Amino acid sequence: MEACKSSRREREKLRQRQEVLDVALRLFSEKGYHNVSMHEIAREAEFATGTLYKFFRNKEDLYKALILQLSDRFYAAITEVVAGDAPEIEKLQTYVRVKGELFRNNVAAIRLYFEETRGARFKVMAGTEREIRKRHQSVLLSLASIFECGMNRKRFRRIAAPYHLALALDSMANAFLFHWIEDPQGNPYPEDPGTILNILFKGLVGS
Amino acid sequence: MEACKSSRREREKLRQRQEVLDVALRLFSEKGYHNVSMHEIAREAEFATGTLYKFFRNKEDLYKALILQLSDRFYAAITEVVAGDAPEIEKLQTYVRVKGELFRNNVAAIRLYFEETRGARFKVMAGTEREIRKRHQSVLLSLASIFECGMNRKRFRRIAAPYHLALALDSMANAFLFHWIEDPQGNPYPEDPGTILNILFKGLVGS
Amino acid sequence: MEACKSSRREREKLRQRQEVLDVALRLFSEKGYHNVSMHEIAREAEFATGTLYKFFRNKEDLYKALILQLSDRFYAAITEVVAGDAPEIEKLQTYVRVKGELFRNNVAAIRLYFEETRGARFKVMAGTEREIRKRHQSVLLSLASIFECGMNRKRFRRIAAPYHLALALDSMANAFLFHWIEDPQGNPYPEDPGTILNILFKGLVGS
Amino acid sequence: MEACKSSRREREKLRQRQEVLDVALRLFSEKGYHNVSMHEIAREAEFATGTLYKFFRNKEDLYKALILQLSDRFYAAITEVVAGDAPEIEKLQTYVRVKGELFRNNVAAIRLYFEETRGARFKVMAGTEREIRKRHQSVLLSLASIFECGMNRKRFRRIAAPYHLALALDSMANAFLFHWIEDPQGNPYPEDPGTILNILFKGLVGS
DNA sequence: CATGAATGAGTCTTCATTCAT
DNA sequence: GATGAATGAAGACTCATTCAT
Repeated sequence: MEACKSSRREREKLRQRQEVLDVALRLFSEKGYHNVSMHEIAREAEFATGTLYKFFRNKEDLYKALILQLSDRFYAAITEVVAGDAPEIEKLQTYVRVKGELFRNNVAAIRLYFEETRGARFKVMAGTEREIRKRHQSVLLSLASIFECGMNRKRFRRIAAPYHLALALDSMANAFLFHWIEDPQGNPYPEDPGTILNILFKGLVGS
Repeated sequence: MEACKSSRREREKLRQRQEVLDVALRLFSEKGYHNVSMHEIAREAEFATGTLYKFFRNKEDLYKALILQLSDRFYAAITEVVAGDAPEIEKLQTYVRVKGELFRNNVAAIRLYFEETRGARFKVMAGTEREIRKRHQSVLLSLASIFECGMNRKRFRRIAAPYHLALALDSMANAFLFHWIEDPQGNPYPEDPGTILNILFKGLVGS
Repeated sequence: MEACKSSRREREKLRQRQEVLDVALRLFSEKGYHNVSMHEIAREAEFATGTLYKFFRNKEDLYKALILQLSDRFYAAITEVVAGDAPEIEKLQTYVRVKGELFRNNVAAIRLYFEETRGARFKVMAGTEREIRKRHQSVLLSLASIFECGMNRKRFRRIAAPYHLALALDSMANAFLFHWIEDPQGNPYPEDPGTILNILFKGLVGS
Repeated sequence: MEACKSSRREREKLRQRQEVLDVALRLFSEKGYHNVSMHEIAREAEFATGTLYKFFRNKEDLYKALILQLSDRFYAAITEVVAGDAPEIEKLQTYVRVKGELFRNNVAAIRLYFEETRGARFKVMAGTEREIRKRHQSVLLSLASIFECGMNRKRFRRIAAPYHLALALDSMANAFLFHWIEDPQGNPYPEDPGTILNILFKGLVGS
């Protein structure tokens, strides 16, 4: 009974914590970390100011938690794709497609994520940044191993080191998808970013 | 005489203004816009607080001026390369090399520049952002025209639209150079980013 | 219960707001708007600086609220007198008496009020000044109508236009009362300002 | 020669000092003491900032000098009138007329003067205020002596103490003239303030 | 002697955080 | 446990005054 009740409490608390994170994501991505006050987050999430401090030690902590959660989601989705046992070429195509869906469905999150991922604005974020970089690195290594495999099986040309190809694919995917997010209409290319990326990659490693 | 004196004053003022910008670049890139106070900039630049306001109307103005100056420098260097009349393949190689030098010699600036280039955190930056994007776009178009030329002269394979290739090259260059900046030692690839990029691009458009 | 609690809170807040206004009145009338800092008001009122901003949007707002409250008090008292249905001569006498009491009991307020009433120092005060002038005008018109009445009933000589008499009475009352405030002891006339004003006015309009 | 040169210097300096005072009068009366900077005064008067401090020890000193000069001018003009040997009734009429001219020709000065005359906003002004009050008092006493004279010669009714009549006349003159200054067009009375004051005063002391 | 660039103390205002209810 | 009023430290910016040129 006690455990059950405690667990319900626990779950309830987590649900509320998540509500705060959702509101925080919206506000931070709209206005930036320093232009959003704890008061505003509390108001929008319909909690008292003090309650926020039950969920997070301070503003910075809330922010870190948010960024890490986003990172978790993105890399979970990506990792799943990469971990399957489909043919290499198919894995890469799925990777690009899934990443595209992530971008499309989480514009605010993506924007915030990249802002914070690019630069070392916060000394504060040091720990968090390291964590995120580790995940990014792990994705890159997974991609690299896919290239490695494909090369060993003579399906890809060994044009460059697998890790370099991974980095190239990842950066081009980000660039095309970002370009598309920023200005979906006004792009000089009407095709889907995924299609273009496929063409580019077939040109690069295809036989 | 008068003109000379006035000119010397003017030059002196510009020199001091530049000192402030240099200090600001260092501090902003270390700590981020909101974690640097005007007082701190003044102290580090060895001016009085009020003096900063002779050079810049306010903190935001100082920041914009800094970002625009960086943008100017980068795009001046890049544009020069692109505008020459060397063979296409050589132009692209020089583009990558010059960009690499820029990254190597302006680590702090690059870091700050990319931070601010990525996200629309500041409503404030609206005007500035537009300006920067315009320059970026103009570089992309220049690169695209190089690809176009090379294709017309049958030196490049017409694997994708020139603009897409431009975007691909630019993003890969950024990614490799950034990776190298973040952790010059610990990278899993020992080669120079420029070399890798060359290989990748030859694979992509080379015959 | 809820309503009661909320109402108590509300009342408590108003009480505190009034404490701030009281302190502000004292300080502003002693030193003038620009020589009193929010910090000082907060300290004297025994609040934290930030708390002041729960009551007033900014310093200017606090000041306007203060001036308007004074104006309200004064003109409420005056208007009440003027609105009664006593004989005209008696109304005027009461007007002078009540005004005298106001001056005696609110020296600081009166001083501040007249300072700000006289000159258009603040662009800021534009809206407030208009409001105050409207009230003053309404008092003058009430006084004028009293004169008008008295003239129609042949109780007053029609020596000048009613409005002019109103202005004359008002200005003389202010002058005598101010003189008395500034230096209650050292005046060359020992009589009560009210008495003198009565004599003067009887001389002016009395038959 | 030396003396002459020194005297020319002296005169030149006084002329420049006066230019500063003229500019200061305009600016202070437009914006108020605290909303005008020494820099602004210097710029408008076409002097260097530092030069102002050759003429006045500090901003407050400049302000005091300005107010005292205005006071001098006003009371010189007024005193002259009062000192003549015209018949009493005529003196009073001239007093009102001259005062009216002063108001009409020095609107900015009058506005500033009354603002600063009314209240003890500045501890600073303490000394100056005393000085001004002394002059005002002397004018009132002169007026009082005119009434005294007129009464002794049976030309005025002894309706009240001469000093009280002086205060009454002065305050009414200020009120009417001020009213006229504030809104020359929109007044409910079209007559000249002087005319009205004459009527009122004849009613008051005339036989 | 005039200049005006430089100074830095002082002001208003915001907001993360706490704690009495 | 939740609340939100109160706190006060910190930051952007101004401006009277000085002093090297």
